[in-house]
Amino acid sequence: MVKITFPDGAVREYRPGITAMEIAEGISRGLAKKVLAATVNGQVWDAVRPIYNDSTLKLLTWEEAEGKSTFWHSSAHLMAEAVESQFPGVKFWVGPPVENGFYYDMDLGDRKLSEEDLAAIEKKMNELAKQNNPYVRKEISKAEAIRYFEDKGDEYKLDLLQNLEDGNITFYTQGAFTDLCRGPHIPQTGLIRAIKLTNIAGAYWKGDEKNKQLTRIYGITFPNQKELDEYLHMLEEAKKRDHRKLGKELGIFTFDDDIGPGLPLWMPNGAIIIEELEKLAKDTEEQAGYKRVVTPHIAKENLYLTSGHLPYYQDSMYPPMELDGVKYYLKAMNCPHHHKIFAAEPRSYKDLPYRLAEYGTCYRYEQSGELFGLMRVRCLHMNDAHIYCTREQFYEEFKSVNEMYLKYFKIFGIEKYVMRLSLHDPSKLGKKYVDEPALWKETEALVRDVLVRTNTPFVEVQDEAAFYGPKIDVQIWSTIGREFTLATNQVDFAQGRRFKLEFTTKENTSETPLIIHRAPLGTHERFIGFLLEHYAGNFPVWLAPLQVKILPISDKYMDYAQNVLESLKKADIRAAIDDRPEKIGRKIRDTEMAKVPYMLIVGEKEKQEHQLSVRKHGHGDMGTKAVAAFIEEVIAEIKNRASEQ
RNA sequence: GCCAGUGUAGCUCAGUUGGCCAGAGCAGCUGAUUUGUAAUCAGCUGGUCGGGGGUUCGAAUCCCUCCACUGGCUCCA
Repeated sequence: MVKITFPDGAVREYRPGITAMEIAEGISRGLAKKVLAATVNGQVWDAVRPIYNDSTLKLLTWEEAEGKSTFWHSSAHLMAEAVESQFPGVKFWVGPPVENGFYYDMDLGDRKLSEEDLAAIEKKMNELAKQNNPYVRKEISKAEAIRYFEDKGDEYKLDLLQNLEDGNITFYTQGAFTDLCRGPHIPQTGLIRAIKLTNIAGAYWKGDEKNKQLTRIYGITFPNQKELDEYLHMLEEAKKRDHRKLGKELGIFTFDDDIGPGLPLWMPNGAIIIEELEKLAKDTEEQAGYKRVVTPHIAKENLYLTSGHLPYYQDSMYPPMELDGVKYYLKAMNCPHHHKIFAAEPRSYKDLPYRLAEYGTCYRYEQSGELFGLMRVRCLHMNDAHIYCTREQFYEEFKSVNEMYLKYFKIFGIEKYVMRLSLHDPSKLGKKYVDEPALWKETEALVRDVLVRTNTPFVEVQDEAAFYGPKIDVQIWSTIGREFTLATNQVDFAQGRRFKLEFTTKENTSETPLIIHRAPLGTHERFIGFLLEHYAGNFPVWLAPLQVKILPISDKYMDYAQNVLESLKKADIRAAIDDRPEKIGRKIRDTEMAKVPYMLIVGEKEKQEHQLSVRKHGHGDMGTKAVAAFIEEVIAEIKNRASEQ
């Protein structure tokens, strides 16, 4: 007998060779219908694959993330079967599940896919699903596997096989389609009841743009139509809070063909938000001992040769303009300029940590296909600063930068983010990364140490560091699911030496400082793009371009409305009067849609009693208040930068 | 940059087997209405149908090309 341990700790005995599906059937018929796969000793396992050893078992259904990914992985195989039946001779690369669905990369030769092809494939998938074919697992020798794909003339699968160990190779077959695959898969195709192929894209083989571009089809599937409908509805809802849509509706920013791609024009409402963010940054940085500087938008080529940016970064910079035989570049980063300020005067250890801050304007020639609303642009304003410090000071400095992030995130109510410890890839030393193995090791340990000692949750990722050192990136997601680095905190052990930056130590020797590059509020462009989606356009009062709108019941109360407006303006509250000859219902509706935080309705009653009828955006009628009391409350809300709407 | 798609008024969208002066709603403007918690009524204005070239008696509609945008790939704050 084999002992099976369940997640709740219960242990039961079964005959050897029992399957997860049989165990589920023993528990309940309903459960068995829902089982997609299992984990056996922590390893994902087909529901119909026999178990011969004592094991811990967890049944996976649609409710579990691993259940979903198994379902989508099997869906990718189903799609491949449909594609192969439509386009014989197609060669497949890989077809994994992703966060929302799955894709399969394939080489279709010279054939191009159209939307109609997609519809036809989807139709075929539905037919094949109805056949309810089982996914059959087969262990196979490497030699046999190679022979199979040689016969098929499939160089892609042969490439995959190269890296696999003999004795560890499995094929899965459903219907007429057999694929090299480690599995697991759902029991049969009939479980896939709702199918939507979402788009066709090109994808470079092995993710390298030097390689051939394969055709990638994305899709998503569900165990029933209702869930698919819900998913599509959710996508529609997400589009409504897309910053590109909200930004236009709220008059935050715009683009113009004559200005250029990726070059946003900030409209008056957007400029107010920028002002508020800069006020926050300036207050915070002043208190934290930063000094503000201002630097030019261009610099000579030589600066970037010294910094070392040019070889790593040139493709992302606007091409230079040449004046009197000297090349000038638009700056893509502020650090070299700041280093020159550090170098302008002799520095003592007493000056350190020396912190220079600037909302620097940078220009980056991002590839045309990369531009994305405000989130990825070619002109950006960075909440930049550079901290020059000793090794002994590094821990405290880096830690206080991290604390600054968390303080900001609290103000904005940002909760869904991931701190990513971005490390170098040793195999790319001297190419993508400065060739200083020992310094990499040392600084990576320093950064990890800060995260560990401050109990900050984080993930470690290889090959994401800056060329000059490791960093912590704060990753967020746009409403349509794209991932971005919102903020970054970086160590730089390379540029100090390149610029020959030095300070005099207590012992009267010279030493090169460590440098921290940091941008807790990222760039105005990405940060405001993110905030638009984060708040769905409903900015807290302190950020709202228009904070209060006064709505007179009729023209008769314009005098009183003017009076109230004067009081609000004296209190530095951004306010305006809706002076259109419209009915009050109309004024309320329009102001609600403009997402103005407060509405003040004034008519006969309010005028007589020197009161206001207060309406809060999204909350409705809040009752009446004295003018002075309302002003006092709003000022407090603004001053606290209250995030709660 | 590469793959696929989209481009009609400020916004949302009609209009294609090529054929009456290219339409609607909202927004805007003008006038009337003076209004109590999410749309008052009427009239008017507004489009080189993304740009350029071609096919045709005739092009928003078909072809070529460029541009911009969208979804991916690669790259990044």
